Amino acid sequence: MTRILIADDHHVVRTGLRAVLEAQPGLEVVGEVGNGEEAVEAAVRLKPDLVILDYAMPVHNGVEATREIRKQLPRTEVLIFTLHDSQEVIEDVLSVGARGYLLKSDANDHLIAAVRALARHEAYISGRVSAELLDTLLDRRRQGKQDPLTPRERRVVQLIAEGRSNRDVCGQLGVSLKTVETHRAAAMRKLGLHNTADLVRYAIKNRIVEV
Amino acid sequence: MTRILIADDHHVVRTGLRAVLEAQPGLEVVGEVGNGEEAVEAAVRLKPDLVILDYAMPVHNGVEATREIRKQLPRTEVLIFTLHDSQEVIEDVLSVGARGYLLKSDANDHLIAAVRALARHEAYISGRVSAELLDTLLDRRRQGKQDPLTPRERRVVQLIAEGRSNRDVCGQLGVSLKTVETHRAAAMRKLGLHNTADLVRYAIKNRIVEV
DNA sequence: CGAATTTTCAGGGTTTCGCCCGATGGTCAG
DNA sequence: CTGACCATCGGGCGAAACCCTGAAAATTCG
Repeated sequence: MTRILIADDHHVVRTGLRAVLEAQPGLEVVGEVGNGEEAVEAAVRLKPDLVILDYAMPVHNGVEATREIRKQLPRTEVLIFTLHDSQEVIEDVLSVGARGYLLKSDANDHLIAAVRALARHEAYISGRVSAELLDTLLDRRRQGKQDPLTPRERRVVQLIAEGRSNRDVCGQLGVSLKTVETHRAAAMRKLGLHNTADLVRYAIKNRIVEV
Repeated sequence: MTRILIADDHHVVRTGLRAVLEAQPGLEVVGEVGNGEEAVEAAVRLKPDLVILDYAMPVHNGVEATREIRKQLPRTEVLIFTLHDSQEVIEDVLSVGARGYLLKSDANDHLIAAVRALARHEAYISGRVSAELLDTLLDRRRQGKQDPLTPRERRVVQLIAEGRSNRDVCGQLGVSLKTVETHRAAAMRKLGLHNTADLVRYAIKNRIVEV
């Protein structure tokens, strides 16, 4: 029996996932949550075999939740469930320990296959990137050359681009105002940007936030 | 018995909607389609009482599908089901004949209420806009229809979103700094925005600037 | 382990933003 | 003519953004 935790901020999506999964023998949905923070908490408590995580969630996003879950529960697999087909997103989530990546538009055909693969601890990638390229991607990421922002900087940029002030962000992330300023300044220096407007355009261009 | 047609490009969402709706007495899902063109075709064929349309669909989007369905089937109500809470989207879809607007994040609490209201041919709006403002919105659209910014304000917003500071803009336009600040403030007040990041996202969303 | 990177935080400064208040002309419709 | 918008400008003020320097934990990785 494969025990599954579902994390998605839209109730209707959770209902749909649950309906599809529970129609399958050997699969059991043990919990449903609506954001990344709850996902981590529920995962630790329920110790599921598999967590299905929406990439774009409030409070904690999919990447942060993945990192935390994989850290605390190495035997629990993570399947990222997302709207957008982006190579950067794939590299992002794979690098923090997810082994599954499923587009919402592919859910119909590939959800069960993805879940079965993850249950066997095999990678499953839908979208533009095939599983064959997985190692290449990860190799390239290890060597360097990827996007210049550290995860923390990227997270700060995301929140800024969503319209939060530095003060909001420091509350959200639980760090001091000075730390947020440092990350923001580091990101802008690396990217050669000098104001909020440029930073927001960068974030949109690189799909760190939606428009 | 209220007969319902579901149109959403994500199978999992359709499944979730169907599960929620069919748990209710008096509601029947008579069809599921995955894009706007199929929605029009299926609506004409099935003549449902209500069509639930995803706003963002391939082939035909929600607005086009709504226009066509309302034209061919005046007694069929349309409920727009969308991810984003945007006043412009609301005005858009209401102006082509939809009488329901439901955020996906509100689906859990309000889906049934929305469907029941539409079945009685009453408007139902979730999100930032209350039903009380509905007439005002539609009135304003009938009269003027265009975006709320004056040409000068729009020009200032464009330059800001391109990354210029107020000081840069005043040099560019040959007016005083105070004038630029006034236009910027007026634009933000009209749009209900409170910082640069929100202004830039607005400008991109409304194609005032490119990303 | 040890080096490199990341993350955290601070002081102290200038500039810009965001938001009040007010005002003067110009244009255009009723 | 008389409001209505619109574009132009100003004073003032607190908050936020921006920029520099420095530095100590924590993490990662060879």
